[in-house]
Amino acid sequence: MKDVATAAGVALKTVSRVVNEEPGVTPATARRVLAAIERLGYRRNESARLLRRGRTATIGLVIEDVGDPFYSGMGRAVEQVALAHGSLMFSGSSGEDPRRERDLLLAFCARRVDGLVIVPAGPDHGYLRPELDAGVAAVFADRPGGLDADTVLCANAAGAYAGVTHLLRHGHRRVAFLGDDPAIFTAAERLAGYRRALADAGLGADASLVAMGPPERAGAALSAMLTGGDPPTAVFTGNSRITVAVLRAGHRPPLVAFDDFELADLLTPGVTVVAQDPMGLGRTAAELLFERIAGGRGPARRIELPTRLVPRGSGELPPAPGTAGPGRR
Amino acid sequence: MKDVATAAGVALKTVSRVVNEEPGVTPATARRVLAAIERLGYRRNESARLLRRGRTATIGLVIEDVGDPFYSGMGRAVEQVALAHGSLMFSGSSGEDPRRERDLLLAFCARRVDGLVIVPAGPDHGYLRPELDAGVAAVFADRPGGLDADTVLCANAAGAYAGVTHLLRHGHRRVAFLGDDPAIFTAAERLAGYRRALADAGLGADASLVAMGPPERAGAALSAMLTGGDPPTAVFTGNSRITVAVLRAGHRPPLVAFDDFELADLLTPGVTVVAQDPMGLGRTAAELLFERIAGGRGPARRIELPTRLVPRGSGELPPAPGTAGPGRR
DNA sequence: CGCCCCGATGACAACGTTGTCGGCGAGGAG
DNA sequence: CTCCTCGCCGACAACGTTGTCATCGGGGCG
Repeated sequence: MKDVATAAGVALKTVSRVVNEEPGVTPATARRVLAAIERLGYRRNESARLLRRGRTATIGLVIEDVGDPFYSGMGRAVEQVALAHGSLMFSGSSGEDPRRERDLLLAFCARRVDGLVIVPAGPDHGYLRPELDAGVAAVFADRPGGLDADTVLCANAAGAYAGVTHLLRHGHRRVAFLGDDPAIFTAAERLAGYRRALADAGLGADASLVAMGPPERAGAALSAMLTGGDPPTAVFTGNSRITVAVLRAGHRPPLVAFDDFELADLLTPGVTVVAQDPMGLGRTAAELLFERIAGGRGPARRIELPTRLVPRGSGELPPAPGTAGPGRR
Repeated sequence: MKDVATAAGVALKTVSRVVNEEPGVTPATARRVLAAIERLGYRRNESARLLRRGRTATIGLVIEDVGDPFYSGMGRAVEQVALAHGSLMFSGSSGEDPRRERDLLLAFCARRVDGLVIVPAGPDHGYLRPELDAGVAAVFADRPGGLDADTVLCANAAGAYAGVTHLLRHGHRRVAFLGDDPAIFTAAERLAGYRRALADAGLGADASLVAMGPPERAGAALSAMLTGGDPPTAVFTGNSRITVAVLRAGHRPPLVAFDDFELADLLTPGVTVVAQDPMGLGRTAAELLFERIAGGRGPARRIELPTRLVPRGSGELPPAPGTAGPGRR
């Protein structure tokens, strides 16, 4: 900028005025400045500008895995909202590692982002307290975080309830639940929805029908259930990775899966799913964030986005004839 | 920082020294400063620091669609390399819109990123010339860009050649090619590989077996081919979106697909694919980038990553009996 | 003809850091 | 006792912008 000023024979401030299209510059002067800018290939240093102005027009996004379709869809929605607000977006993956999440978030804050959209990996975000006090906005998405901040969730329990009820309506009485580690918020919520659905249908809880743990063990867990005494006639899977693990293990039971996935409709039978809305999640989270950045006050909000049951065949199968008598014995 | 200095009763510079762990500070003084930092919740302003130092420790990534599994996998790899180099990553989607790509890239440059990883949407990147001259590094990934910069590609032609040859080895003589708009670099390259495979097998080119265009029309295009006279006995699809479109349209022909996709192994029959390596693409691109950022000179490099043929059933099917006689008539 | 006002421009400080250099006090050597 | 050295620390400028205020010149008006 200094060079441009020298080249155009004007003061620094005049160049600044031209660049910012501020009034009070003679067209002739402006032309001279613009010519110099063009000639020198000058581009304003946005970092310096933002340092001076205090707003960085930047937000940070931390998700579990940038490569996961669910989260990357969410990221895209956040990006769109950010762009609409003239902001750029840092993004990073926590990989479910709370320490890495912390490092990323603090790195973003050190860059003085205006706000954060966080899919929490760890339960504790106390380290963000000073940042929030310093004016950084934050929104948790998909799972609640360890702070009293705006939160956007999917209707995990209600969705699981609907999915399990769907199976019960098709005559099943013994429905297995294959879920992820119950330490994960969404896994626990979905399990709760499953249990409530059974209870509301007057069915008791049978611990032998529930297997919680890492997806790679889900196939074996289901195999064990099916070869045991009094096996399930239908299965509810708690997330896509588990669904896929079950399918890969060769199982094709009557099935409702939580979370939609590409090509679910092309399998035989098509997989009935409880679809979440990743784009909606991202959009809503980002909109809440920018409300806060714009100065919105008030208590933290908690929004649950509805799920949608998508019947595709696998969830409409009746109990296999010959299996399971009149229910539990 | 000023406040910390006042609180600790030392000069600004001393705080700076403590924060940066520079030598020459008495342990006692350092303790006092650290206490003040803790008490005030001070965090260094990285933007100001980087403004002063000249390096931003930030790179920018522009891909076609953050939500696409192929690109988001790539993004993850880029992110990992960036993190390993202590850099953060801006990311954005061009959505195949050259103008938006330009806006994003220039916005990143205005933030003075150290380098850019670009999946080019448009053919012309002349507008980046001043930025590159100013020292911003750039690497093109997946497609060549309109500048003489490092480029990392998949072996598009060779991969298509291998895939088509695979079909020919299984007895097919009439192989259809369903590809995307040939204005897209990868689509054109894959078409060339297809043609070369046919030529090397002594088969003439039959224009009626080639359909190039948007994925949503691929299903209809194949239907037309199959109901026409002298239909193909096998199909090669030029990318995943086209593959999926074909499958959704209900077709299950002998098939080899360019680009792997989740669950390809679970369909019946499993879909034989020419797998690319998105993580490798991202990793390689990012590594080249950081070499340049570290000061690497020399002419622009162009790297092609090999593809891998993954047989899963659909590509090993023989021509349907009754179809197609001894070849073209 | 003189005054005032206004529009164009410029000088300077400030944003929050870091690099450079100089000062100051203590301790060792002569 | 004096001088030099060295370790600790602080003052100041600079990075590239923008906000504030001053300056300067010309034109309208009394």
